[in-house]
Amino acid sequence: MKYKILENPNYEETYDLIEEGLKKKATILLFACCRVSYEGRSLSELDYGERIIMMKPDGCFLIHQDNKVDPVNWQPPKSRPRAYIKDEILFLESHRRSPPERIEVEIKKVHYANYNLIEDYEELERAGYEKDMGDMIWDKPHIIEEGFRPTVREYATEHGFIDILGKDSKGNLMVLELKSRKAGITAVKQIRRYLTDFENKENSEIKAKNGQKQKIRGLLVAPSIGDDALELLEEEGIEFVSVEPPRELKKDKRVTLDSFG
Amino acid sequence: MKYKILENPNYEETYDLIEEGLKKKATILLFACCRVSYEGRSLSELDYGERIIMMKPDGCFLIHQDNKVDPVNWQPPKSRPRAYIKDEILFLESHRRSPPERIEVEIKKVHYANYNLIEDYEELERAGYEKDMGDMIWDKPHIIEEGFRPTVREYATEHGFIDILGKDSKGNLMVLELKSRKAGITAVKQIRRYLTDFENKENSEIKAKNGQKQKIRGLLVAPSIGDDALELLEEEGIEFVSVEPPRELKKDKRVTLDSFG
DNA sequence: AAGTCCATCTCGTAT
DNA sequence: ATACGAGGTGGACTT
Repeated sequence: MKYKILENPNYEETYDLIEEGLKKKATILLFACCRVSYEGRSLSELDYGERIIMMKPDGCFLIHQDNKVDPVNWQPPKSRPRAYIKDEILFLESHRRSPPERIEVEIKKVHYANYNLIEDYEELERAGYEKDMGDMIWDKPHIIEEGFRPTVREYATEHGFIDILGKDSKGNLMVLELKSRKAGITAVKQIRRYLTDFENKENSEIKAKNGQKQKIRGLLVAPSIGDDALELLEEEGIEFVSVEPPRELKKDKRVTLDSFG
Repeated sequence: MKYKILENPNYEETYDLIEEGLKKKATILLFACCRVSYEGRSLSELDYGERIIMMKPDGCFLIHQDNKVDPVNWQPPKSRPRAYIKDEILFLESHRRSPPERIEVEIKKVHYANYNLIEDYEELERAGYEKDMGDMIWDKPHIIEEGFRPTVREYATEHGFIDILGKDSKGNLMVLELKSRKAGITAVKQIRRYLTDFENKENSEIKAKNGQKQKIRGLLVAPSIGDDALELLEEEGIEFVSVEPPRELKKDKRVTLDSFG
């Protein structure tokens, strides 16, 4: 059977449904009055109230109240779920090691319970990431400025990776730090560290070669920048270029309706 | 009616259920084959597959796949939900302004739909709160320093409540501000305000009594303190005492099962 | 397994 | 409203 639904089941019926659902690696949903204890990275108690309990086949365990996006209590994937009856009361448990964490749910009244073998073979396709910005700038460097030539991506320095390294039309070195969202003060500091790393390197290597000091330009590339960050950036002589992350999906994927008859 | 459940409803029945659920400010659950588009802070597409859709009365909109703790698509509280039918196809929508964001769900097949008026008046009780710290210090004042004697909790001043008021072994007044997490600059300013309030009071009342100026010590009690806060604290002549919040729950709270008959 | 960094982070709190 | 920081952050990716 692909699914099962029970309305107002007693604790034994609910127990059987959960056991069956777990065995079949189904996704289990309960709407029940329950009490929740959590102990692990933190410690919490939640007294009796009606909540939605979700147990996914990957081991996730979620308890949702009637507000908020986040569950009030949860366990991550690969946790071990279990149901048991003690003194005619149904308990749910989800446990994991490393770090040791345990949720215990005391079920008082189940309004409905169901499990479903979910058929879902699709993954979310997203746009607007930092990587997408990098791809876009790599492909169309004129977005930054006319004559910009990117040379290296993810260039390693002592303090981390420079997103894009390149040269401007005059041959000056350009250090680009990309942010897919509004840039903060930390982004400016990050560039400052990169520039310092580079100046040190330059002093020991590049300068030795051609005997003259090469200009290095630091660029913060983001859709926008915070006021405080802008202030620091100007102090530091770093430039800001406003670039919107690419807001388009790359693939033209099509799935026919027929595949879900 | 407090709840409603439909198995294998058609798109019109589902539409009616959702409309009714939204009107009643209920929590709506669907298990359905659907396609999801999101546009807002980012951009995403999710092709046909079976998912669990949750609409909460606070405006949250969640779409869960059969793995992960986080929903694959969602909208935050205060978003505006809507259901509509177009060309005999049911669509769900959740929209918000600022930032502009929209989810659109095309429903292909509903396996079951239900709404529930959830009764849940409990909030999660976590360990490590300020109150727990206060209890602990009240019970074991030597945690602060040898000879400390707490006298009042939640002492009202013009600018708010002083967490703990007491005296040291020499009879000096002590003003304690508790933070269960890393203390910031605001905590220092807060103590500064309390001290000012107290000095004013003292000048008008206490000093008149015994005719001599009494020393007042301000103490910030927290597991740790930020660098900027530390700097200000030293300037202000306020002291810092490192205290970890108690990581244990007090079990004095009991709710009888009868309250959810 | 442990560390690092991004996120439609969410969520609380203070301004 | 916006800004800032914490989180049982989660989740992807690297070492």
